Amino acid sequence: MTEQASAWDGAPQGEGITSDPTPATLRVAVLDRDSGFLQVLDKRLERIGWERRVLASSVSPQSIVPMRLSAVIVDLAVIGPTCWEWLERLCSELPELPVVVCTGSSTVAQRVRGLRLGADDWLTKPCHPEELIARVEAVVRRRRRLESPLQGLPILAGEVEIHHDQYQAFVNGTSIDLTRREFELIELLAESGGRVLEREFIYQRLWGYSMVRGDRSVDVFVRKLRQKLERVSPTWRYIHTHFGIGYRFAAEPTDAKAPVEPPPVLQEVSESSEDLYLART
Amino acid sequence: MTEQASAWDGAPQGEGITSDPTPATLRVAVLDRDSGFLQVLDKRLERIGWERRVLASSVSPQSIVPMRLSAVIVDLAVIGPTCWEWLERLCSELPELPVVVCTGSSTVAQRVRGLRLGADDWLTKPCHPEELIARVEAVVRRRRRLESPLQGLPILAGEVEIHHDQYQAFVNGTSIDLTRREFELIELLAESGGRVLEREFIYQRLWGYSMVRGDRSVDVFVRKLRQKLERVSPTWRYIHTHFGIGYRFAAEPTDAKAPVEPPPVLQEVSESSEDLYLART
DNA sequence: GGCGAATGTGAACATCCGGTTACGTGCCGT
DNA sequence: ACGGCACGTAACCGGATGTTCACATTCGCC
Repeated sequence: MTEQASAWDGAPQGEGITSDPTPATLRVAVLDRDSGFLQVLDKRLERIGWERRVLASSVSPQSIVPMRLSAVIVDLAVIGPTCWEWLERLCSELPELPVVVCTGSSTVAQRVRGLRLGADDWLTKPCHPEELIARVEAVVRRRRRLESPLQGLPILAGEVEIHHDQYQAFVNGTSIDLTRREFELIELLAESGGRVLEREFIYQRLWGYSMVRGDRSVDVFVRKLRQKLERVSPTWRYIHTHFGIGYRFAAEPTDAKAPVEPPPVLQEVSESSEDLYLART
Repeated sequence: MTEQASAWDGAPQGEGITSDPTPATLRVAVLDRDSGFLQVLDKRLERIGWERRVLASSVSPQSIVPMRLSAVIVDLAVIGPTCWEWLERLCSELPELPVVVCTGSSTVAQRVRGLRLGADDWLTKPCHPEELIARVEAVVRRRRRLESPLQGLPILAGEVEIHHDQYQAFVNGTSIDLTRREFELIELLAESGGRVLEREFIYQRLWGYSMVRGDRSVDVFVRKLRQKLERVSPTWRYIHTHFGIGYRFAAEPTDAKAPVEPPPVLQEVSESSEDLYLART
């Protein structure tokens, strides 16, 4: 068998960079007590930028919900004799949550049992953290692919609701009739929560390539957007021009009352009042 | 470590019968040459009633599509030196297809590579067929669960009832006479409750592989569907085009009265009026 | 206040995209 | 073998969309 390994081990496994590199950073929790294991794993996870936390053996499935985890890694041995019921409860109450068991030596029967109870994978210690990570990714990937179309909740700003899953924005429940590009633009701006985005940046995100000098596409689309927004929400201003730089999205009443554009602090305009009007529910 | 096994091995593992015992029979294909392995596995699969078949090492991803498999089990060693490219192609062209690698001894690096390329699980021979089956189930389960949280109950929208178990939709109790693909399409759209589905997404779900540029199949089937729907339910519109993006399913009276796109329903937002027209019983 | 550059505006123009129809192929039951 | 049906492909067309341009307006800076 060993000779096979070399036989089919083609190119150097430099990297399996592939189609779907798990996109965003994941958030995983580990239920374990082996400090060495935890430490090594933590280091690896930090390297690749995943958020991580350690769970106590007493966690209940419900208390895990608010953590909004991408996956949990659990050593059943830590749970003790009730681990099977615990696992079953976890998997049935949180069917969406990927569960990877990573435990010391186990029998086939135990592994089969765990998998049947709802675990997504089962790895035996000692194991290489890299493999553990790859398996977590594999499980999450399979889930993401189907779940993705929902995405997050709508973005709210002023009177506008931006619904990613509809590729459309609404005011009072009526569609603004944005075209694809228009929608991508407003979404990009709104997502950036009050930051100023340079034209070049916007262009690259929406068109995918570098803007050629003299291209006014972004401006034109900003205009179209403003026009449509004004038609349905005339008492608010949403897209603000920053001369020589780009655009910023922030819902502001046209009240005209507060002309108090705070000192044109660019970049991290975090604390400014206008943030009050841009919030994600 | 071994002592742990007994420590946390609570009740007799008589059975992990649980919430979601993989429902229907699965259809799996095995790509292997080890006759002993194949024989044992085949026997087990027959016992549990799965459909099964053996693949030659030369199968191309495309030729796998029509088999409508639930999963494939593959021994990479059989493929030879090109196994990595083969695996990558398989996983990228058939992103929906669960792939479990079951191969002789392998290194961590190889396993990681395989998983990253898109494999869903990786098992090392010799392995117990029971564990292999449990892992296939785990992978398929993760997919199923998200695929159709509905199962069973018909979907209601406007005058239409979509019965999953009949592969057919009805209006006033009479069948619309949808073909297989047509049904799969309306079901997919309706399941997605008001979300806009991109063509590529639809294509991948129904055809199982990536759409080649210029393919109009989705459009043509949408037309056929609309035609049949209109014939039996002329006062409603069901499939809405989102230019440059895809299609959205939502029953709306052609009344023409309310030009206002009702508030986009999604997830929580329950109060909207559209819910009246698209409801799952 | 004046000047040049940056941006707003509107419309003409070029493309892309989807709707629709027709046709070819493969499968299945008669 | 024949005929019908389901499916996929190709082609045409009109409209939606994106791009470009010319000109008006505003901004920043002397």
